[in-house]
Amino acid sequence: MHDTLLAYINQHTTSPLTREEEALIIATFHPKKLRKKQYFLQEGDVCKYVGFIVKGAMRQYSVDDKGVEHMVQLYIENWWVSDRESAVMLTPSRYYIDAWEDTELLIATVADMMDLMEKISSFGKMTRLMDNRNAIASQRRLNSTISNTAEKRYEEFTDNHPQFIQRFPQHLIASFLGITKETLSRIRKQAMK
Amino acid sequence: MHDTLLAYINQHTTSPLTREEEALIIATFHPKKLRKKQYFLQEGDVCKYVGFIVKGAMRQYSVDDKGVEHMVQLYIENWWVSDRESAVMLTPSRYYIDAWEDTELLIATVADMMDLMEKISSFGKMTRLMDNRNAIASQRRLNSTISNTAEKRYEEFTDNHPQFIQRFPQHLIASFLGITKETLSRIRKQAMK
DNA sequence: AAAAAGCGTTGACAAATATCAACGCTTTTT
DNA sequence: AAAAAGCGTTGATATTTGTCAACGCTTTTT
Repeated sequence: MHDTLLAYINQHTTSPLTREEEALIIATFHPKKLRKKQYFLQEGDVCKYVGFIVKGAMRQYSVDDKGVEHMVQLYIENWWVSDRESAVMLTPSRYYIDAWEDTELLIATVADMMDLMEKISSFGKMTRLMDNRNAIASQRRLNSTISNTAEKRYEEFTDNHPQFIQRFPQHLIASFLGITKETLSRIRKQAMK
Repeated sequence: MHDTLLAYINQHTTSPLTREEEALIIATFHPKKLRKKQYFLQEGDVCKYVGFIVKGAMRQYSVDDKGVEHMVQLYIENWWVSDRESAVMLTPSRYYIDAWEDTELLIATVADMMDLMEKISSFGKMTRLMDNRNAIASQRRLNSTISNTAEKRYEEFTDNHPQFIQRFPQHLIASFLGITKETLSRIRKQAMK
């Protein structure tokens, strides 16, 4: 179970983990299973955990005053999941995070995670790499939403995240793109020709 | 000139900088003046510098195939400016960054900046804090763009960035929000009633 | 001092997208 | 086996936002 995580960390750093470091990581991350639809985090709660997805698919979304869900993020295997805003600021979250499929996670508390970053230099490097990727992805997505039409955004999405198309239904992807499921349906119909 | 930067760093960390650390920072950051409209970075160039704005205002934007500019970010005093994607990945930038007002910067190369993060723990802490804030702000902005109407987004913007309203003309703010200047003009007209 | 450029506004109209309701199909629950 | 829920699609229509052109005002450039 932890092998996936250790391999992931080694893949994303230059110097491999020592035995001791591996042991520390294994001791810190606990397996957790979530059934489909089960919450990892609910709006109003403070996010205390960070999860690494070993198997499954999850989503993060806000719910507006009309009860409509807006997908802020989608997650699959080898993604880190948590609400950074809540975890860092220790404030109640604006978001829900739940399992879209039955999911296997490795979770650690935010505090333990920070500990690891200090104690294990590879781990710190890896998280900085993830931070960078995350920042870059956010920037691109933002740029795309303010610059492009829905059609172009969907096109970019399928290019950048072909895996997601397989795993999530269209109405979630529409929400992720900031459009309705009907509009996405029509865009796809157009594109087929 | 460097005082502003040193004060800023001390404000954002717990343990104050030592004399030696201050000296190292001063030696690393070079003053740079940009006249209004002068580029800090152009599309296609690799971003080699990180800047700290001591005085002035800047903007980062992409230009689409029709020649329309889309404001990805606006910057004023005490903001860090750079294209992270280009700087980290060493790839040609998708963006332009230029001075909106005559601006005074303190700049360092990306490599020197990384050096400082390692050598000065307060500096590393400060950058991690900035990374966190940045990630949180991006998340919020993304959530706002996919969830809200233009009107609501403008409202949130004025709440979150009242300073920007004073410094940037409406058409830049409209672009930042992903709408046209005409639409923003009409939204404001409505809101006045 | 004159000319040009930048800015915000308005009107008329077009295009993009949302809303609402309904339907058929599949999967899940009972 | 039946009922319910989930999903994608379509049509009709409403709403939001964009486009284009014009105008007055201010600031900058010549």
